[in-house]
Amino acid sequence: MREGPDIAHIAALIGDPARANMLTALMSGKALTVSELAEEAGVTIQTASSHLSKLDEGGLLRPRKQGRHKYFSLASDEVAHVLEGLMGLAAGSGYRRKRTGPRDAELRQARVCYNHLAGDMGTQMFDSLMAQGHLVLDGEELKLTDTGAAFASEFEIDVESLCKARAPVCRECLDWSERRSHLAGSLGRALLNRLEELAWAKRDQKTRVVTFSRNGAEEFKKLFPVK
Amino acid sequence: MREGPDIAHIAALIGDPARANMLTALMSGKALTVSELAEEAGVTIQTASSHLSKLDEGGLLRPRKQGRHKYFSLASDEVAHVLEGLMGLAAGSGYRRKRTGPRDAELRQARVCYNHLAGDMGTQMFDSLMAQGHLVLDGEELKLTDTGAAFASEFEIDVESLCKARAPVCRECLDWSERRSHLAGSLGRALLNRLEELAWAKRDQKTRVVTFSRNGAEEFKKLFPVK
DNA sequence: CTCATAGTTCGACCTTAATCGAAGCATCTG
DNA sequence: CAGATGCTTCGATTAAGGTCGAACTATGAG
Repeated sequence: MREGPDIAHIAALIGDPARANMLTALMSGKALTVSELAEEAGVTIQTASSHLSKLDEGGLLRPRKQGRHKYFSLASDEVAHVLEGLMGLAAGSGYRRKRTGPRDAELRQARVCYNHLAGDMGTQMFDSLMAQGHLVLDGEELKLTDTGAAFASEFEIDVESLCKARAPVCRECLDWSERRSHLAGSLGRALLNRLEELAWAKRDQKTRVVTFSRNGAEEFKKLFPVK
Repeated sequence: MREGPDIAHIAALIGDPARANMLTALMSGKALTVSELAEEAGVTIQTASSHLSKLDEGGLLRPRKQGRHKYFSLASDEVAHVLEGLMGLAAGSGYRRKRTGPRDAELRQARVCYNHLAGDMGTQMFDSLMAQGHLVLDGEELKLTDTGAAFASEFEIDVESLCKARAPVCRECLDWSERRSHLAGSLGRALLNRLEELAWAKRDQKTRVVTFSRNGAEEFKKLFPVK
């Protein structure tokens, strides 16, 4: 009726199965080509191309041309956040794309949410940071405390440059499997990167599953203890 | 493309313009009837009915029957949260709502609904009881907790005999003006009676208006604080 | 009781858009 | 340059589902 940039349009974009599959695939944080996304969605390249231009037009994607390839990634953390929220609703109402398999348990344990850690390990890390007073919730905003900044520096994260950048350092993201918050924002991303650098964890780009090495899991537990 | 919840189904539900308008209307927090939502979406009642049953099936709504009316509200905060996120993505969606309910300010403030307290004060009392954990929603049923029973006893209400009687102790009743729940059932009735006994409030039988004394309003505020 | 109102169900119509074959660009390789 | 690869555009087909009229059920009012 009364028009404007409506939520119906955006939701309809996400609401097509092929497009939803593409978006879900992009939740891994990796940029994917048209052909890869077509494969992921189970449609031909022509169809995928059409879908992707619509998603792009809707502002959900960020396209990058490189030679004869065209790479797509999610446009922003906000997009990932909304998708994660939708997953929560879908999980709650019991609609799944497929029966729960072994993958599902792995995904619940630890997975990539766009560019940061999610799943049980993700919420565990978040809770630990909160409990140790490294993060505080100031109204709606999540803030890094001084001790938190020191902690991150100790973990060899360049906190200063994160703070200088325009992107928010700390952001809450709702976990669809845990139904609780985990840490997003540039710090969340930096932490996951650091976990990989240290070879504590490894991410599978295709499935979004994050697997911890035995040593990595132990170190993680020490660094982010849960009461 | 194989794991995880089916976001496409949920997003498609939100993605229809008519349904999106209904959901947007429900973001006010008020419960609305089928006809009102039909009007809001600009479709006939038949169409609205069909849409609403789909939304309900998808777990996005919480329906409540009251007489020959059927009221719908959003199923949870999570649903509202996702809708808000979508609005953010849609960027700059301005919409307007129209008001419903009695015009009389006094009736809005506090009135009798059959035998219990309704209006702003009524929903306030209900919200407070819920927030303090005196009432819990168990599925469709509203239950009095142990602390709630103690609270009522403290307020000199004979909880035991209420429980022995056949009539339900706690019942949700949808508020006309607020379009949110307030407390009905024998406990709701007992609470209003007690308010009168203490001379905190007085009811005008003809107009159904309930007027609080200055002292009564203060005591009420203390007993049923709103965060 | 009858009448009115709120909502649901059914069936037919019809718009929308997803899909893919085929052809057309664009870019890289040899 | 030609040939291969990645992607886009066009057009026709087709399936999905939104829409409303009409008939039906349920509740309330007089």
